[in-house]
Amino acid sequence: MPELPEVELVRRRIETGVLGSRIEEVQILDLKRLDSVSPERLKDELKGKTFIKVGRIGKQLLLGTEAGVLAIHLGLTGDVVIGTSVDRLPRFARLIVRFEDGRRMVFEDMRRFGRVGFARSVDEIVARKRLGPDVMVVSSRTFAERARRHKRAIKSVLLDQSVVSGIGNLYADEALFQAGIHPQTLASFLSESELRNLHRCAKRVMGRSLTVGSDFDLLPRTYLLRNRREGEVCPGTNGARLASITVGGRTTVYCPRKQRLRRAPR
DNA sequence: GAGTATGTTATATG
DNA sequence: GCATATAACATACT
Repeated sequence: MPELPEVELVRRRIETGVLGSRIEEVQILDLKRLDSVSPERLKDELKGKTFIKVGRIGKQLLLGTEAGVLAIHLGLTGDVVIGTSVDRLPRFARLIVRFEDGRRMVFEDMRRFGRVGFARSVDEIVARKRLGPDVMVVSSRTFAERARRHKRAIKSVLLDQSVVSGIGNLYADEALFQAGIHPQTLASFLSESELRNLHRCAKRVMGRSLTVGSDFDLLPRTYLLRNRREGEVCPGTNGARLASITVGGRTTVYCPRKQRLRRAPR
């Protein structure tokens, strides 16, 4: 499910679903999802409170109450669904927040990579997670300045949430594809304008995904995401075949013709 | 059974 | 400190 656009869609769902409802009870079905908060404290902190603001930085969901912030990270397979007590509980429900008006917010997570934490403030979460600025909010200038400091493959830098937060494996590939940059190019080899352009591509891709509800089939045919598999025909016009390599431990699909590797700084 | 998966983090190594 | 590689977490699906 979740990279920035998917998390943003969840954020909006939560915002329209539970903003302003008083919390009656919190049920923790999987203790290991909790991150630096005890079950007792989490329940105490939330009971009787109201979510008054639902924010997001990168892939981190931030549900603010009068007294603190519930931080939800969806991991690889997490989701948050809003319903009522008559609905069937999702199969992989890990945490349930019941509201006084009968509504219910359920954090579900099949593979259990997600995490739920609590802090007094958003700043505390940012510091604890070492979260860089959100990719949709940060300026291209700042993005370029932060990225260029690293002497690592640009793809690894894009995935490093402390540099800039929100980009995941799929959108990293798409942004690099659109920008025509080989994923293994060292970030420090890229020029300021190349990095700015890369940032624009990343933002455009994610914005576009948001407008189609993250349904990849509704993305333009020119997008790599439509057919992100080794051996597929490049969705550009060059007829090349897509290649697959590993960068920073992650599967990386790119077009060898459009994204050439450069071995010296520009 | 083998291989793969949208994420993060700890650990070891250079 | 920086960068890389690897494993670990856990489970479904092809």
